[in-house]
Amino acid sequence: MAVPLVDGEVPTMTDERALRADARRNRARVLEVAAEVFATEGLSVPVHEIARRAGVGTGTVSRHFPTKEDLLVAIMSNRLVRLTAEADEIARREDPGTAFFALFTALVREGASDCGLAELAGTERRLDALGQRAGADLCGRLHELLATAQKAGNVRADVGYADIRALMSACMSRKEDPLGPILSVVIDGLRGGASG
Amino acid sequence: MAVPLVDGEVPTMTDERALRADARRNRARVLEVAAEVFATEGLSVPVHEIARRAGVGTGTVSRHFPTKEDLLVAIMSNRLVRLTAEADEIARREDPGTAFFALFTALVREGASDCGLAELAGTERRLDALGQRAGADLCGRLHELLATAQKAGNVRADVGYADIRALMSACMSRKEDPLGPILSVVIDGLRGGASG
DNA sequence: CTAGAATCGGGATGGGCGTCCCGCTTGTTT
DNA sequence: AAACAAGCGGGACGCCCATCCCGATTCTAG
Repeated sequence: MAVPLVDGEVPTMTDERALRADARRNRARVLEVAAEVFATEGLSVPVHEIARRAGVGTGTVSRHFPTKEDLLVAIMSNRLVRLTAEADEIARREDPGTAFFALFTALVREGASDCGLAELAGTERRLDALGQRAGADLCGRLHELLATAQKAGNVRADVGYADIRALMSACMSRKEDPLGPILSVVIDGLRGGASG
Repeated sequence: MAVPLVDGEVPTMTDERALRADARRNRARVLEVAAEVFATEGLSVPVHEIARRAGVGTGTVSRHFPTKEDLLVAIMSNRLVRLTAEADEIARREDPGTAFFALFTALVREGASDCGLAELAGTERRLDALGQRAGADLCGRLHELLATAQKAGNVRADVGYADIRALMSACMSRKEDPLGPILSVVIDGLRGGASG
């Protein structure tokens, strides 16, 4: 078939086109199932199991996503891009003192509802190395907003980025029941005795 | 040999006696090396590797400690018993409002200097199921002191034990550099707007 | 010093997982 | 409808790890 490549058909996107109909369906189904499974049971679920639940063979999964890491990237990169955009909007809309807390809260809520994302957020290097761009960008936004909020005196000056990561991860791990208390504890603590 | 069992020789202790001299030496060396390795590199280090570093065969390790879990128990149970005693002393010495924070801080410092202990503290069920007694006892003390401190109004009433566990684990994960800031953030946050 | 039992070493075993491969099936094009 | 390439399934392979086992070695009692 060889794909004519006429006109504006640029193959930069991860080949959504030029796939047979059933292949595209399977790919989508795998993505859907994997997202669900990673979200509810974490990243340690075997690829085998994802294939089984998607009703396809393991070969089908590993052809579309040669590596488990590739599958993970495919699932997470969209979300990370979206979160980065959200971070930018927050930075624009909120005032410097509260933008950091708004992003922090948004990220925690996102992670609390997704086991896999929480694991990613907790492992440091993995998130950074993941979508090359997406993960690093989001981390960069958080880092910047932290610095800004600290300059504005709304976050204790002595906490570091690594402290933030650790606290964020802790909040994300409280999936069940009320997320409120721990979030509130951490945010209050981060404010310190600063002006309210 | 059959061990005469004369007099007051009660075999309740994990057979320290009745072991050949070299066996006792090896056992001690394995314990020592494993404690060091688990502390610096975490619990995922292969038993194989521990044997290698201790200069013994894997068989020697698995004879003294049939299971990796057994090895872990042997290392941790002493420490957990000690920490439980420390918890009791803290409860006796400090006033109800501050005892909880004293124990919390002590546990965090212990975990921050020991990768393996931090992992145990973070996994919930493992610590509880570990020394049956030791782990549960320590957790119980923390739980009680939390309740007491909350009744005294020194800890926000809306935080739960699971929140405490998550925050403790987060503090423990900040091994490097300054433990101070994050501990202070969390403790301040837990106090909430309560009376100082 | 010697016999015999306790202990040792590390290879063998079994299970789990990610990835690759190949004979078969299915979609697509003409 | 037929032919052919794209895609599929799931078994095969390789790796890592914990645990078990047994012939070789070392301690110790006498």
